[in-house]
Amino acid sequence: MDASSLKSPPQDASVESLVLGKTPRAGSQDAERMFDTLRNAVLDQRLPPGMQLKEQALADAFKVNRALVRAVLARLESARLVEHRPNRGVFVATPTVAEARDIFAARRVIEAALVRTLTAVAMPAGLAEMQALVEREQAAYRSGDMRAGLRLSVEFHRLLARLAGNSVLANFLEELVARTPLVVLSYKGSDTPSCALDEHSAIIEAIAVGDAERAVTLMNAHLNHLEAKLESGFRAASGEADIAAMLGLAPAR
Amino acid sequence: MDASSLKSPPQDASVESLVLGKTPRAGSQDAERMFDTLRNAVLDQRLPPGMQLKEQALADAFKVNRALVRAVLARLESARLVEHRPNRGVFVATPTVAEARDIFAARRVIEAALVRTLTAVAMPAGLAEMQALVEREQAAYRSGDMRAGLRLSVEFHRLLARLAGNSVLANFLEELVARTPLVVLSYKGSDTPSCALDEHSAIIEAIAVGDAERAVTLMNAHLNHLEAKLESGFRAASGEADIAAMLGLAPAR
DNA sequence: GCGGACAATATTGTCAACAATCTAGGTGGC
DNA sequence: GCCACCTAGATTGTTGACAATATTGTCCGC
Repeated sequence: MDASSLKSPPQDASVESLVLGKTPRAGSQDAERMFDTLRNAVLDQRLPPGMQLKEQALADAFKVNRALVRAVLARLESARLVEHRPNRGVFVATPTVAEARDIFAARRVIEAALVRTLTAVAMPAGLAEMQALVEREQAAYRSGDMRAGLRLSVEFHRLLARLAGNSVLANFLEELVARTPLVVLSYKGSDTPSCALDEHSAIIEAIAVGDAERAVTLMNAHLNHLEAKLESGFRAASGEADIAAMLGLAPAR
Repeated sequence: MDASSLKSPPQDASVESLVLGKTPRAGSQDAERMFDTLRNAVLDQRLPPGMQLKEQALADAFKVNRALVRAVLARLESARLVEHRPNRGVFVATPTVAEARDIFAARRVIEAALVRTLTAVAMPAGLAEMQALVEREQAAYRSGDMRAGLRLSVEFHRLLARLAGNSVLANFLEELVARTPLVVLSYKGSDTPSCALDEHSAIIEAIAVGDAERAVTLMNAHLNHLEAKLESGFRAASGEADIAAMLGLAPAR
């Protein structure tokens, strides 16, 4: 160890964990890993809304005990990514139409504020980072990798939140961005990608030029675009359960 | 800490629980009761920032087992009302100066949006409800009951969020409002009440008249007012530990 | 055949004992 | 006298067994 710092903090002991397989009392890291994995699975739309997440199955999959699983599921529940029904279990959240509309309204409010802030404090380094991200996103879509494209598209909004420098709003947007794929999957009308790519670069450009109002307008239009794609799905779900459509039959109305 | 503030309505099944000792599988309600009690304790500033919340003590106070306590503490942690340090325990959150500023900035963004929405959809019944609340608040302050006044003052902002009809933004504001007392207690400069009462009624009036921009301006001024009171505390904490000020000596700078 | 009661299974919820870790107080060496 | 070390108590973290509940499949009466 480092002899220069005698009272060095305990650090991590991660080397041990790699050698011995498992360091005692490593639940904290396991929980983090598990939470991120489940969260990303929701973001990637690999977990369909309504699917049940059984404790024992997760415990086996992640090689942890049920207590830790329950703790992680509790976190996911307060992030509203899953719903917990007493004595029934936890299920991937299925946002209602009202919730879906509220999520988009909240995103418009928060992202507009973030864009405004970012225009004011814009640092060249941050803008370059966003530009690079958008280019990777466009490349992914062009090469047909829809999953990577969607992931980078989501990353665009998360990066926007981080660069604006307000950790509270960033956390809120993080939650909203994570819930959006659930909404899309619940009420998807068409199969077009979630975010139109050129809109992202247009927003960056407006920020770079310092035109805050234009950037806000573009962002709102961007989110409206996405929500508009779901409107048909909203209407379909407003009627009784659309079992016919789910079975591939002709729409009831 | 006192668990005697359970005056929240015990609701159903309480008779059984009093007679038979405990109805089986009532943990869900217990958890809710416990969460609300702790949350209100933070709102009322009865739990000072930095105080440790020991699991066994809470389990004894609420007559539940430690597993349930841990679940509730996990929820409080994701609401950022407490901090969890591994192998150390959970402590009432002590917001940093940066977090405090971000909380106020976020409140300005969200409450401005809520005020705008509320002005558009304003229903007479809701306005009357707000008016009645403000009057109770003013009465409480006039009668010298600062605690009730603060509680009603907080309730004003929560009611505003509910009436605007966006549950997502309402939940966000709920979290921010709950964290604000922690900020105030951590950096309080003066002992004046958190909210100037006449400002509340002025905001309601602007909403009732339908003047959205004026209502937004008043709300922003209201929040700036509150934040300004803490600025001296922010500056004091920004330097190295303000031991001089804490001992009542002249400020070092 | 059909509907409702019943039993078998799976799943969640609860609990207490045990292990790991931190904190505080004392003890000995220098 | 002071600092490192070490032990003892308190606190958090983990585990497995058990209880309560929901779900599914089965059987019986009609």
